[in-house]
This record gives sequence, structure tokens and C-alpha cells, in this order.
Amino acid sequence: MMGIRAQQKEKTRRALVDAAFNQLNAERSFSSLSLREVAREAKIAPTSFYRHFKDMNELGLTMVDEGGLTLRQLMRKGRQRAEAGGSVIRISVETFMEVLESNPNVFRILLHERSGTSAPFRAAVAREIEHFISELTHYTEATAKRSPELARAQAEALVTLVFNAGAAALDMKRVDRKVLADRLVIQLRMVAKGSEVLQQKMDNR
Amino acid sequence: MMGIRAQQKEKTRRALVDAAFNQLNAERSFSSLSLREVAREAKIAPTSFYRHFKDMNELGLTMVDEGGLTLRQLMRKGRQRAEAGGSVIRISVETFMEVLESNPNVFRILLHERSGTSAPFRAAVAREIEHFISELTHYTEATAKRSPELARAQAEALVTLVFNAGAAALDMKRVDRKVLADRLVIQLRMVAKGSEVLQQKMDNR
DNA sequence: ACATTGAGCGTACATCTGTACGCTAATTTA
DNA sequence: TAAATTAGCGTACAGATGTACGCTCAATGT
Repeated sequence: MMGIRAQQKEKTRRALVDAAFNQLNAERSFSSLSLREVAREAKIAPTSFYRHFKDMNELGLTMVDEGGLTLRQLMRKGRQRAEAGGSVIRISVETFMEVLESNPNVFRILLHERSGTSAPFRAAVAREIEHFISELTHYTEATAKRSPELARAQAEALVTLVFNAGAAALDMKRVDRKVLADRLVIQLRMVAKGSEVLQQKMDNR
Repeated sequence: MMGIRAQQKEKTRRALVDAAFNQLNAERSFSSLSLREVAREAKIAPTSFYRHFKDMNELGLTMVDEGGLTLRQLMRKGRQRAEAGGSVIRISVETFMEVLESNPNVFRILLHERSGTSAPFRAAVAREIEHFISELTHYTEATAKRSPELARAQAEALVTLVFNAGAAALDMKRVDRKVLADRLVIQLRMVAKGSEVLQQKMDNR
């Protein structure tokens, strides 16, 4: 069991992480947050910050990890819905858009830091995205019959298109998102179909 | 003709733009540059900066526009090479990778600000990317026979995949770039092939 | 019961930032 | 040639930042 002291510490730590997430929006990236701002929002003294994180970088990496985890859990939950039948692509895109809408800031930090200035951050985001690609590669190898290389290339392309659409969607009204989502579905089908054809060509030789 | 005064002013302005470009690298984004740093690098007093730009934002937008222009010119030059024959996809990717290698900082500002915190910046980058998509859409409609919607979706997917690979390539050694480029070619072929099949399905109905 | 630990605070400081203001000196205009 | 314009400079200032240092006092361990 956790002593009342450790409990309080955990609470403050969460307050810091939440404070940081809450300060993120379209015009505010993690790297533009200052230690003092975060501490202020979490209602602790700036210097107390150090009781929880070595520096802002450590906070940020925590957020990336936590965000990636959240995302994967949500997407997995959505995938179960797809198993009930229907177009896997369509349902996955729908799930993705819902997750995006309810957790915009989790996406913001991932999308932004993916092309950010800190190598550790980029690596952390790449790791999270790699999880998605990897899961999808296995899925593709299993259900459709693809060579490992093709499955990998396909999965990577799919994830790239989805994340990219996600970035665009973040700035949009719901109506425009619908258009975007429909186009995304078409693009994903292109990749899936094209991959199938390429695989067939390889087999017939 | 330009008076010697206007000439000198233009020279200083260029020095500012170049100074800013030179300060960009993997760990340094435009938004992390300060007015004073840029002025220092350009060897003028911080306050003289205002004789040329209203603020850093104006400098940045200038850089995005200029960068986009440079890029399109280089890609167009590369496309002429493709007309001599050979795989359009393969040659375009080669051109792209060469441009990337010789102008990394132009890419950095585009890639970074694409998902940056300033709406005007994002819009400016989107505008530049839109040029590429638009050119490619027309090209596709003309050479392959595609419905406008399909051509658009296809062009968008292609550009997305290329730019995304570009972002990844920026951090890589030349050997790894080769692997990346090969995979990118496969992915682009998937999209092209898939689009073709989808178009056929539409026609046969 | 008493000693130790540690989360959070307040003060303090050096550093960097953007930019207001007024000057100089060279170019341009009339 | 005299007047007007203007690129660039130096000084100055208020605000924000990261973090070092030492204190308090409640929780914990013995």
C-alpha cells in the first residue's frame, strides 16, 4: 500500500503532467512551455518541480510515453469493434477520428515532437509510431498473404497516411473532417489494393 | 536601376535571411531562434533588424515562401530529366533525395513549421505543399486517366508519403537513406497501382 | 519517543529576451 | 548645394527564465 506521503507526491506529479497537457493547444507546443508556467498551472513553486522531474525534457518524455500508451489502448479497444464485422479500414479510420477528437492534446505532442528539435523526443515518438506499424505489419502478414518486406512497406504507408491526416484534422471543423476521413479511406484502399497487386506479381514469377 | 543605398539594404536583408537559414539544424528550429541571435549572425545591431522585418514572424514567412519556391524550381528541373525516359516514380524520388541532401535547411523549416504552433506558418507551408499536390494532380489526370477525385486523393497520398520520408531521411546517414528511398518507391507504386485498380472498378459499372 | 527524510516554499541572481528612443552619417531628392 | 530621408548603432529597461540555496514541518522509520 502507498503511504499518504507517496500518495500526495503522486498526486502532485499528476498535477504537473496534467497541467502540461492542458497548456497544449494549436498555438502552444510543449517546447514552448516553460518550467515556471507548468509549475504555476499545477500550483506549486517553480523549484518544487525538481522534486518530480530532472528537467522539462523528462516531463516531456513522460508525456510522450503516456500519450502513446493511451493511444494504443484506445485504438485496440476500437479494433475489437471492427472484429464484429465491416470494413476494417473504414472502422479503423472512424476510431482514429474519435480518439483524435477526444484527446487532441495527446496527438499534438506526438505530431509536433515527431518533427521537433530534440533528438530524444523524436526517438520517443518514432518508438510509439513503430508500435503501430509493427502491430499492423503482423496483422497484414497474417490476414492477407504478404512477403515480410511488402507487409512492412504497406503498414508503414498506412500509418503514415493516417497520422498525416490526423495532423490535418486537428485544425478542422467537424464537417471538413468528414471529407478528410472519406478521402483517407480511399487512400488507404489504394495502398491495400496496390500492395495486393504487387504481391500477386511477385508470386507469378 | 537600384541605387547604391537600396543595394546595400538588399544585401543586409539577404544576410538576415541567410543567417537564419544557417542557424537551422536538427536541434534548432526557426521558432527557437531569437531576433538577437539572427542579428548577431548577420552582424548587425538587434534594433536594425526592424529596418527589414516587422518581427521574426515576418522573417519566417519570407523563409517559407522562398524555400518553397527553391524547392519547386529544383524539382521541376529534376522532372525534365524524367522526361528523357525511365520510371517517373524512381527518378522523382532520386531527385527529391538529392534536393533534400543539398538543401536540408529549406526542408527543415517546411517540415517543422508544417506542424508548428503558428497558424500563419502552417498555412504558408500548406500552401507550398498544395502547389506540389496540384501540379501532380494535373499530371495524373492527364497521363493516367483518373476521375478528378481519385487523381486528387492519389496525388495527395503520394506527396504525403514523399514528404514524410523526407522528414525521416533528414536524420539518416546516406546508407540508410538508400533503404528508405527503395521502400518509398515501393509505397508510391502501391498507391499508383491501387489507384489504377480503383479507377477500373469505377469505370466497369 | 525521537531522529530522519523529503515535498514544497521563498528569496535571490545571472542571463537572455524584445524593443523604445534618439543619434550619426551617408545617400537621395529637389 | 541645401534639405530630407533612412540604414544602422548604442544605450537602456522591464520582464521572463532556469536554478542554487537553505528553511519548514508533516510523514516515516526505529
